[in-house]
Amino acid sequence: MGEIYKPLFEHIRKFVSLSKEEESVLLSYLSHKKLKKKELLLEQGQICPGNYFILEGCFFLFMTDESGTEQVVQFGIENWWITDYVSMDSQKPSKFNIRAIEHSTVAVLDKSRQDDLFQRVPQLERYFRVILQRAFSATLQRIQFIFSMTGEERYRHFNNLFPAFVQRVPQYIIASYLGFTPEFLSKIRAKKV
Amino acid sequence: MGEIYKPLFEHIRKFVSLSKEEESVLLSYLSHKKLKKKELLLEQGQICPGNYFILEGCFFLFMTDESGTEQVVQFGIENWWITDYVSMDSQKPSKFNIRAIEHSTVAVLDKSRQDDLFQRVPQLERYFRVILQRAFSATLQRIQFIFSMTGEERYRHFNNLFPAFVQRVPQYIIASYLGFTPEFLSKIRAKKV
DNA sequence: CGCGACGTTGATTTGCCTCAACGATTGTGG
DNA sequence: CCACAATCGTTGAGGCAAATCAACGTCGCG
Repeated sequence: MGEIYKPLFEHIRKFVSLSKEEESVLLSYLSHKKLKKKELLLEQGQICPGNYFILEGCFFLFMTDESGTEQVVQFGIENWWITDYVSMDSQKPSKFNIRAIEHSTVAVLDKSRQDDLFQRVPQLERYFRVILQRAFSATLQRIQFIFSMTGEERYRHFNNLFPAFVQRVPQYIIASYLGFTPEFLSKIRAKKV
Repeated sequence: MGEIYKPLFEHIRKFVSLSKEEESVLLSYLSHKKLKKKELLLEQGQICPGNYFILEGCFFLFMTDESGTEQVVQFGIENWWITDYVSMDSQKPSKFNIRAIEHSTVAVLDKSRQDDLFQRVPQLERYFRVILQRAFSATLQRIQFIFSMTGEERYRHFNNLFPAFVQRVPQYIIASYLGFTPEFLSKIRAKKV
């Protein structure tokens, strides 16, 4: 029972420790969802219903602008949380989409029951605080890279940080995440050898 | 007593409610610091000692690269927290500087006593989780703007969001925050009328 | 097999940078 | 309180990184 959530419990254990009892409370708040390749976990216009923890597979969060181009804002792989917090907090329709890149599985923590859960297992409040603190500073670092490196430097750097991800994912997603065009990425790669 | 921290208590009240007792516990963990115009709140190489809440004035967080140019990564005005979480979490020397733009005052929450405080006033854990969640999503939005707008559009947008800030702050800081040169900002403004 | 999604390559264009010289404003010491 | 320096902003010429557009290769899948 609950075997499927094991990666999540292990992840939590890295930051806080829960008693057996607390773990089973948490378990009772979780559900999960399987997605096929290219399926949407969240669609623009929907209110983001909760927090997603990636148990298997990978995702990207993107926005579609007026001209129809997709701008990738974030991505996630196993053991990452991915959520549109703007929509979840405000309970307003999301401006983003979240799409599965591969066949994937997520654990779902429903927004509506989250506060309730945090009261019963206060350690989780801390867990999320720490996670968010890291996510926030990583995102600031990313901005710093965007402004201080050329496109090519960003690609090399990203490739060093997440070699596995670069293998798994179509190039146009990487290019958009790094803030340039697929054509440009192709030209960078051509130089490599 | 503690009058000076009033803006902080009011800010906290918007997110969680503390008892009189909890408020006075919090108070006993706070100190404050006054800075003159252009003085550094945090200097590159230092380990960031804690969380700063801006009671009065404004700041910017920046990095200096090899070539000596300053890249502004974040800014903050009254009622914002500003901290290098990377350094604070890891307890390693910071890569950033935080400088006062005007004469300013901050409340200081020491990292070393923070966990202790959170145990005595668990609501604060929640407060910071919520604050960080907002900061994180604001930063993601910022990335989305960086990639989907031209420099000029970003400036117009920023000017709408924070008109007061644009008035108060030297243009070269705005330019750097928005990711272009002061010269370019100057040319945008020349067109305006 | 053939179609659609993805990647490549080249020619042209453009947004913004760099560098340099010149105002304007602020602040500081004599 | 003025003079002069430092800081900040403006303007223009030339250059480059990356976008755009278009045409063509290639691979996986129905």
